[in-house]
Amino acid sequence: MFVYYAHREPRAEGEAVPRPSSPILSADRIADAAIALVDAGKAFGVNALARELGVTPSSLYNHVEGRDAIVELMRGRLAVRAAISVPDGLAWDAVVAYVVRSQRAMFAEHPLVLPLLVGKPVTDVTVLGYYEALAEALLSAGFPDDEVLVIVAVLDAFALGSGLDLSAPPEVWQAEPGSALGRLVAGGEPGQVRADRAFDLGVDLLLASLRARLAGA
Amino acid sequence: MFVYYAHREPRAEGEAVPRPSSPILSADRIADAAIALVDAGKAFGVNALARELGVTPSSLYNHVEGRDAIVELMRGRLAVRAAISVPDGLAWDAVVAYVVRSQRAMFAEHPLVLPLLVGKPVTDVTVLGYYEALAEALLSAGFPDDEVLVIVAVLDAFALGSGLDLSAPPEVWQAEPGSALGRLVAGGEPGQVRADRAFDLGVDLLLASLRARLAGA
DNA sequence: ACCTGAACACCGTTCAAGT
DNA sequence: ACCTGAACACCGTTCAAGT
Repeated sequence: MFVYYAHREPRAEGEAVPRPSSPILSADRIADAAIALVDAGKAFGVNALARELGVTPSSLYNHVEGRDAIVELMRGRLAVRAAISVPDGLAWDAVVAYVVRSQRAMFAEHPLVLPLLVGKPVTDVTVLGYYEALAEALLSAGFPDDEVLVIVAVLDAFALGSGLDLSAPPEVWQAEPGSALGRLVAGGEPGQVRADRAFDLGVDLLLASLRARLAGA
Repeated sequence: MFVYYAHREPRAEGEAVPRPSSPILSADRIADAAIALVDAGKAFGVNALARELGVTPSSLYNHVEGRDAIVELMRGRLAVRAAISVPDGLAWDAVVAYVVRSQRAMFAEHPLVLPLLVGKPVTDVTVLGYYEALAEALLSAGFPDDEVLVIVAVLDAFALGSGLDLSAPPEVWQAEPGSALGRLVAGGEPGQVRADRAFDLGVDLLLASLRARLAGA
C-alpha cells in the first residue's frame, strides 16, 4: 500500500547539486532514529522524531508516507539489522530453535518497539524469510503440508508473546502478598530473568512435543 | 497510580438531586463504550469515545483519569465480563487448559482491544486471579516453587501471542507465490481458522511436555 | 530534490462556569 | 455532583515557497 523512496544513488560527477548539498534524511535514517527514540523510552511520534533528527516534521514526508509507514520501516530495519542467516547442515529442530531464538533476541534488544508493531500485517521480505525458513525446516522433517503452517503459527505466537513479556515493566504481575502468586513473585527471580527462563523452557517444551509427534506418526 | 470514581451509591430518599437528574456516565459505562468503539473497528480516542457517548470530552474526566486509565478500565471490564470461574475437582492439567482457553476466548471476542493493552502493567484483580489459578494448579501438580512462575509465564506468553494472531488482518503473511510459505498459505485454511487450530495445537504440545516433565522428575 | 514555515483539523487535558 | 464550553499545548498531514 505504502511506497517510499529508495536510497539515493551516489551523485554523478558534475551533476547539479540541490540544497542541502547532501540530503539530511533518508528512509533508513528516519527508521533508525525512530528505533532509537523508542528505545530511549520516549513516546513515538512524527513530531518528536523530527525534533530528534533536527528537522521540521514536514521534511519527513519527502521520504516516508506518514506515521504508519515509519512503523513498518522500523520493522524492516530491525529484521535487516538482526540479519538472521541459518547455518547450513542443521537438523530441523535445530533450525527451528535457531530461528525462534534469533527472533526473540531481536525483540529483546528493542522491547519497546514491539508494541508498535503488533496487529499490523507483515509485508517485510526479510521477516517473511524467517517464516520461510521455519516452514522449510518443518517440511523437511516430514510434517504434513496442512500442519506446517499451523506449527509455524504456534512458534510465532510464542515468540511474539515472549517478546512482549520484555516490553512490560519489570514486574508485570502486581500480585497481592497473601496469594500463592504473590509468594512466588516475592521469593523468585526478577521479572527479566524469569522472562528469559520462560522463553527457553517454552522452546524446549514445544520442540520436545513436536519430536514426539513426529516419532508417533 | 490512577484513581477513578467508584460506582454511585443509589440515591437516598429526599436527597438533593443534581443535574442531570440521573448521571449519564459511569466508569463502567465509559469502559463498555470504549470496548464497543474499538470492536467496531474505529480508532480509540477520548474524543471519539465522548462522541459515541453523546457527551463532551471533558465530561469523561469526572469519572476517569484520562486516556490511559480508560484503557486499564477496558482490561478490567473484559476480565469481569469473561467471568472465568474454574470448575471444582479438575485435574491440574484440566485447570491449566481451562484457564488458558478462557483467556484466549476472551481475547478472541475483542481482538482489536488487545493491541491497546500490551506492554502495560497488569494491576486488575480479576486478571491476576487467572494467574493465581494457574499457579495453584501447577503447585498442586507437584512442580517445584521456582518453576511454577516460569511455567505461568510460558502459558501467558503463548495465550497473549495467540490472541494477537486474531487482531492481525486475516492474512498476516503476505508471502511470495514462489516460496514454500506462499504455497502453504494459498493451499491451506484461511488465517482465522489456522489461528484457532494453532492455539489448540500449542496448548496440547505444551501440556504434553509438562506432563512428561512431571513424570520424569 | 529536499527542506522550511504556515496552515488545518484533530488530539488529550484543564478549568471556570452553569445547574 | 456532573456536564458544558472555552482554552491550551500538541499531534499528523498538506502544500506553497525557497534554494
